[in-house]
Amino acid sequence: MNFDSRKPRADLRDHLRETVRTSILDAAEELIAANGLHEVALAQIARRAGVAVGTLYNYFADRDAMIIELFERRRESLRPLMAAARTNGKALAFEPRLRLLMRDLLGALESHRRFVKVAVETEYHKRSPSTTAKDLQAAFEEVVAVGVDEGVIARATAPLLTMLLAGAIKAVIMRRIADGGDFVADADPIVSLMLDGARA
Amino acid sequence: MNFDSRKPRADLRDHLRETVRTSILDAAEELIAANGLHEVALAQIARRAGVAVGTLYNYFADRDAMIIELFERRRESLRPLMAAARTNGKALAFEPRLRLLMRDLLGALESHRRFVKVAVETEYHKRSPSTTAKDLQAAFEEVVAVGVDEGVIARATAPLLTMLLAGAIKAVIMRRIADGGDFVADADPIVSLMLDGARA
Amino acid sequence: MNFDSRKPRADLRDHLRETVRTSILDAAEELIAANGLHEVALAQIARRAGVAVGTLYNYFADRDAMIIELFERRRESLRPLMAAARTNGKALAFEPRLRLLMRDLLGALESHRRFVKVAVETEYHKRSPSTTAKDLQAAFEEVVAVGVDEGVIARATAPLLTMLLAGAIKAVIMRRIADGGDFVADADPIVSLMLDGARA
Amino acid sequence: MNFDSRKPRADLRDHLRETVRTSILDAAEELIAANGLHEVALAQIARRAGVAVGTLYNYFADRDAMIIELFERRRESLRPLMAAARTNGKALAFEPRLRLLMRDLLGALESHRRFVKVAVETEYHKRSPSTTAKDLQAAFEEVVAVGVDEGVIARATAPLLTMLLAGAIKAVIMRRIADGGDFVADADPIVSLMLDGARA
DNA sequence: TATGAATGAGTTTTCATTCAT
DNA sequence: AATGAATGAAAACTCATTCAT
Repeated sequence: MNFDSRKPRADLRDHLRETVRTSILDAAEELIAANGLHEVALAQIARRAGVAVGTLYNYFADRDAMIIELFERRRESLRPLMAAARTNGKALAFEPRLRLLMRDLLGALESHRRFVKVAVETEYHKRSPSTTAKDLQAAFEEVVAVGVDEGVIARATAPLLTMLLAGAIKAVIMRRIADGGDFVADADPIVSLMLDGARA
Repeated sequence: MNFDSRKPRADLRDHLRETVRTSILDAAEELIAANGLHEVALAQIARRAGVAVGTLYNYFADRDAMIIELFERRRESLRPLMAAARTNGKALAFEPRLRLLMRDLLGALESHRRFVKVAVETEYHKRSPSTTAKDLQAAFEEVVAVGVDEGVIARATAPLLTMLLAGAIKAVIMRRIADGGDFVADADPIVSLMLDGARA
Repeated sequence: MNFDSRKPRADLRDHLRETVRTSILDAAEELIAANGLHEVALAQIARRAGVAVGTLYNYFADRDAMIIELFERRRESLRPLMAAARTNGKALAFEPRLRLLMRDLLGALESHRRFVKVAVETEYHKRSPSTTAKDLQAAFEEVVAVGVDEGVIARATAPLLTMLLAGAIKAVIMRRIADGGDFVADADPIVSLMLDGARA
Repeated sequence: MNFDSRKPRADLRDHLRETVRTSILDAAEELIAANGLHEVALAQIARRAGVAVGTLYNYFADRDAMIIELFERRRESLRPLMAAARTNGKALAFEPRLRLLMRDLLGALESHRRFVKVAVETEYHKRSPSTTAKDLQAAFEEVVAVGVDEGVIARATAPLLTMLLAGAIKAVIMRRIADGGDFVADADPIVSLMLDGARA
């Protein structure tokens, strides 16, 4: 017989706490995506999350801490997807690997559309550069290095290519967030253009 | 005897007004570039501009109007440069024209570094998309269309190329603002890569 | 068979309740002594006492009631000591009685150092003057009256002497709480000075 | 002719600012004396001072800074009085000098009754010991040292006497603030008692 | 027109108290 | 009874905007 009723209760409580925490962060993300980081008051977030203002402070030290946690959570959630994207093509040759990477990265970002919007919008206000942006950069660097090793890409071209691939991702994101289109469709044509050029 | 000193004085006055107006907008731009649009209070701007807060309201209806005018002025100042960039190569064939355009655009943007930073950072907060971004887009569209006419660029590739060229510009800007490098050096290699691909 | 476990359990329960009550008040006293009456939140007290905030309300009607009970308990605990101090010397003549009283009072207060600190600090915030301060006053009044009866103290001097004796106690307390010294050592010299003056 | 209208205006403005600053601090002192440091909201202070809440922040960085300035101003205002008290009797022998000092100190404190109440009430919440209390201590130390030099006071008695004199001042203050009596009347009897003892 | 103090609405933050489990 | 999350009223604080001089 289990006389210790504290453990299960604690589990339940933690679960409920996590639920509320999540609702709050979701509410915040939604409102910030729609109105901008500075245009959203805590009262709005609380209302949308279905809690009282004071409750926010049971979960986060202050406004800043809440925003920071929102970003960290989303990054944590993106990170494995991006890591997978980098791992997926490990066995492939440069070109198919790059194609796969581009698709996977755009797919990963697509699954976090709302956050991606917020992240792009606020990227520059932050003291430190976005970790996600850095991860993108690193992913392309890695694969482009493979291209160099295979002799497909000239060593001198590598840095520029890396920058343009990352830039292309941002361009796609920005456009597709604006017009509502999906991200992945552009993956293959971009790689083709980057590798073979636009010349007919 | 000429007692009517109003005409010449009016000129002087207008000139002074314009000087003050300019200082205010410069102060605003500087502070916004350094701290972000929402982190700058009017009191700061006034102090930096060397005027009293109340004076700001003699020049602009409110905070918003001031920011909007800052953007419009910089765009107005950029516009002829961008227009020139579009005109410069009119007589050239597609490729040299594109190369020239890329160089000129990056050069134009380089001369407005501070504003460019602000514009990129705030691009998404604005209800309407940045006119400058649209202008970029249009400039590339025009030249790419020439490439299509010349048969150098496949019609189907044109929109993607346009997007990537504009994206490349932003990538360069972002990187060079971050690391302090100059914009124009990247112009030619980018065009080469876009036209002929990165394949060795 | 005795299934009626209520009677003994009730004792146990009462005992437990009292234990918790005591921990809470001790925690409150400690924190208030360290940080001041208004700087201590109920959450802190609960944590230090090892109970949940809600539990506080099972023991005290509200914050105020808790503080009041803390004061009352300490006073209750001090009262017999002070009463004893007043009784102890009953048989003695004025001077030895006053010396004994001073020693005993300082000894009693010394055994409640923490509370004494809190009491002195908050003496003025309270609507009603501290009972303990009144008790001190009364104790000295009584003995000084004996001095008057014995003709050792002029009737006209009595009130002033009473006030100064009580004031001396506070001065000692304040100083010794600040520097960590003990209270009682000062008892005799003070009485000597008060009776015979500081003149060499 | 004086064409520079800025200087006099600045003087006027400074004067007005000082007036408002003073009203705010007076309002704060009054309310704190009546209700206690923590029981007074900024809104109350603003209302009593006849300004808007926001105005408080044009004069003080935050609540704390306001309180601190209140204390500092009153101390600044007391300091010369206490300094004068210490200087006044410089030429006198020990006993008359001590009598004069006691009268002058009580007189000085009497002229700052409201602040004295607040200071005594909050003395212990403050990290650093009250400067005023230290000044009292120092004043008595100085004169008692004279007594020692003159051979009126035994060197060994000096520290105790100093402590008791300062304690006596506080006792008087506390009692007279409570009952509304004036401070100075007690000065002479206290010195007599301290020097010659209460023995009839 | 320039000034800068005053304003107060809007936000963030705190915390005693309540309440469902 | 114990728990600790939820509540919301009250307090502190910010800052664009107004306005008297």
